[in-house]
Amino acid sequence: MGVNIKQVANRANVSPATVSKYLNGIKISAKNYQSIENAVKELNFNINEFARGLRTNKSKTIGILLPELNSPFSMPVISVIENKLMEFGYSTIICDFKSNPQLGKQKLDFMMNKKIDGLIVMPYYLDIKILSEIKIPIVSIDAVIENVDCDCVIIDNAKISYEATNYIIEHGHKKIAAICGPENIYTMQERLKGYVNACSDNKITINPEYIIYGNADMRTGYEAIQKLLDMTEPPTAVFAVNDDLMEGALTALNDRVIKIGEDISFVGFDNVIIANIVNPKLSIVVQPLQKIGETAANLLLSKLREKSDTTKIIKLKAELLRQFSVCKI
Amino acid sequence: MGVNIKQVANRANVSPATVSKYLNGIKISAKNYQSIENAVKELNFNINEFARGLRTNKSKTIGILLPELNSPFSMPVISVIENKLMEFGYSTIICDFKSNPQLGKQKLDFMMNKKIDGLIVMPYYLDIKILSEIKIPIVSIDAVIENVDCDCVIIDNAKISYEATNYIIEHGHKKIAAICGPENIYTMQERLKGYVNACSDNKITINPEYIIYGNADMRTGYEAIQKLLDMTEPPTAVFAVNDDLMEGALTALNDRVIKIGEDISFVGFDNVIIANIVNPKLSIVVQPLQKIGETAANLLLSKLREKSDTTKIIKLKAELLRQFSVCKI
DNA sequence: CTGTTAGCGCATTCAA
DNA sequence: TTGAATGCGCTAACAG
Repeated sequence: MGVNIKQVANRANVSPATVSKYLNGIKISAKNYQSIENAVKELNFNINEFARGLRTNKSKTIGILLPELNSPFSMPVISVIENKLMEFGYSTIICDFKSNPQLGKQKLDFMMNKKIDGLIVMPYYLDIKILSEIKIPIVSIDAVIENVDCDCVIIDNAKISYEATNYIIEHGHKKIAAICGPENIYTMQERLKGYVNACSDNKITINPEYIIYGNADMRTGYEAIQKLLDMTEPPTAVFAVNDDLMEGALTALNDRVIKIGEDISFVGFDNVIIANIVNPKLSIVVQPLQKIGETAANLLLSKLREKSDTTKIIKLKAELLRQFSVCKI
Repeated sequence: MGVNIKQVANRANVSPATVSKYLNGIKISAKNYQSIENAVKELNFNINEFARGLRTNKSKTIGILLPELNSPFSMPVISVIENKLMEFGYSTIICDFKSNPQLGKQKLDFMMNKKIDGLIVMPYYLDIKILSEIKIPIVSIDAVIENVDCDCVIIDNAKISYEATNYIIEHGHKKIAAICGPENIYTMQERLKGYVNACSDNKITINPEYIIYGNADMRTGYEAIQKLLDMTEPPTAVFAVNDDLMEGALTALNDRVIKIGEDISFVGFDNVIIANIVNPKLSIVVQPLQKIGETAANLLLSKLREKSDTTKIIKLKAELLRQFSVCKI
């Protein structure tokens, strides 16, 4: 096979042990350092990760576990994480589990068997127990995990939803629907909380039928619009709290030829591209996706290097992009 | 550490070698098979991939190398590949190189150092030479690679573009623009070819200014529309030949308050969600993304298992979704 | 079909 | 600071 440590050692006139020290940043004499460095270059030596892993039981790979890879939220976040981690020599195994808890466990087992050194997880639809049994650093994205010792990167969901709802209310709306997705998911709960608080702070009584639960997918968004528009007293404004829900809702509105910004007001989430393609341009909540990925990667890297005992929860700010989909009433 | 092969062997009253055979699907007696199976379960044995890799120099991981992870084309394809490969015990390292050839080489080196057993690649913006030097099975997605021995999964770009262009022509258009992206990219060339052939078959002389080149990104799509609309004789129909170009073009049309299907006709590519959100719903070319991923995974798997010498190029059919963005003129 | 044996390349003792 | 020796867990070659 390739060049090994022994050949480097021979060439540099030192022992393999010294080369190993060189490779691991352990102090050696300047003279040896130089000759090893030369030998490594001349022989084009690359460390054998298998052998190293066998010895150290570390893989220099990170697992990324997601309910769904194919989502406008996941993509940019993962992309940033992957690039950041690679800078530090880590590779990533990315797994999605199709929002299926069983598959989730399976994929996690798979990763653990590959001896991942750390895990970045979006913990939805997942049996949290399996996370608490893991003995490697975990960083959670988009949600705080109760009873599991891990760092988290979240956005200020309640606050930004409050702001978005308030923005709708300022335009005179009182009948405001929220398309919420799953009832038991942290992010959704927080976003709902913001909506509810904004209403109550403005003395608006919420018609409970205006709050639509379901999966966090397009279909739920689509059906939500159907249901809402078929009510005897339909809402005048709709807040869709994630990208899939928004896309489903927009499709339904299009199918029923409802003019956004005239017939109905709309605030969505995440997908800036769509917000700018639709006429009129949509007001949406924009999450700092790059920053979420960056932060997650950094948290994990620092846990991997210095083993601090502190648990960090980092809350990033989202923004409300105010465009033209909310009209005065 | 964990349980090893020796402990399993002890428990099952056989030698480690026999356990190894069991693990590798080499024939052993039914009796031993049973007792090993039991021992494996009872001890909860998991194979140590490092040790195996050190011996075999195989990693059971596949590299996926892409110009850009964050794209509506890549994600569904990758998602399918990842799931399929995992079924067969392979994990995947996914790398994007931000359409930067140098970074591409770096990432490929990284993967090779991780001893990937096979590579799936979207070979754009990549120095093809580095692929020809690789000694593992390669499957190319979306493009045929000259001078490199690898299987390919492509769609019938020229044909579907011909069909799309023809569809526009049938509506009476003669001034048809094509927003094409990079001139030196296989897929784009094929799509352009389809457009050109459809025009010439219908005796339409193409104004060369109607063919817009650039990067395969939103910006190019955006600026293309600006340029086209500012011409003294602007086109009456536009064909945007990939998702990013389409998104950019749609944004520009929206910014300039051009009504699709009335002021201008439009055919796009790939993004069904957007096609159905926009009013009127767009006619677009739809690629079989799931199938592309599945095919790529299967091709690689079969190369990995039986080492056939045949090189396969599999051409899948795309579809033209006919909706309402092309009007009679 | 089964078992014995050797060694893949590295990190880590411990003695010098 | 350095080096000789050891073994991580597995597979492959070969002898039985």
